[in-house]
Amino acid sequence: MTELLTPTLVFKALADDTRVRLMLLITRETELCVCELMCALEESQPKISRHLAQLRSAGLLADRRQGQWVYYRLHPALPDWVHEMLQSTLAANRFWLSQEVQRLQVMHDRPVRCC
Amino acid sequence: MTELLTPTLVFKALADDTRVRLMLLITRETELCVCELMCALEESQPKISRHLAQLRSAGLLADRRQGQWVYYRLHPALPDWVHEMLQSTLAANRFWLSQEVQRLQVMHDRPVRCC
DNA sequence: ATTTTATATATGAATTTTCATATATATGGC
DNA sequence: GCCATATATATGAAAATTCATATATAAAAT
Repeated sequence: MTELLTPTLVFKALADDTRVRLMLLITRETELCVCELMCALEESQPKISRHLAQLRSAGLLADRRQGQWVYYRLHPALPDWVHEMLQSTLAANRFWLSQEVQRLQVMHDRPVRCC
Repeated sequence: MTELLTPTLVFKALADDTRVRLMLLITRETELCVCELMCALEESQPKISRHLAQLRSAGLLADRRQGQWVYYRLHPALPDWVHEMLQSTLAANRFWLSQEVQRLQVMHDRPVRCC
């Protein structure tokens, strides 16, 4: 699943406002569930779910279910250059993502991770 | 023209096989004219020209005419994070771009830059 | 006139979004 | 335990939008 990750596929996966924001938020927060991402981005559940599915099937994200929640994180086998790209994009665009970060921070009843 | 360069716009600009290859080749070679890029990518003139126009109007490339040729280079005001992204993508994907580099190297009658 | 590059238009293809529904897990009452 | 219901997430199908390509033509330079 890993070295199907050509530059074109990676950039296509990130070529959408919703998907970049999802990726950068997850890069920042390590792991987030669907409902947290819905809240942070203020987007509908199917929309978030579809974009997450795209990122997962592109090999950029991995997911795990814990009880009723499904958590997404960067795929552990993500090539270094992609990981560095996300980190430096995030670092250079903190303000651009600040609304989403803010909404996440004030979100009520965030699910509690145990493992 | 510079800080219209949001992550989304940058990734959209790169979300096409032709456009990533153009950008990475130009990153590698500093400056190339349309006919060199046509030869390296083995694509039609209108196709190359259209994609270059897109990259230029997104603010990623700058052009200059010298005689009959138009040379494209990375836009001088390109943000650091974009420049670093291109460099590290290039470094990690040399093989992926090797055919284009090869075709450029064996190209006959490449235009001679004077300035 | 020839060479190089740009652009307009038409068309087909891919992508995104929405709505409705399905699945999976959890919870409360019996 | 079993059943009903609630919550979280995923997905099928249709509509809307965006994008890429080809052909033809124009413009600029020599």
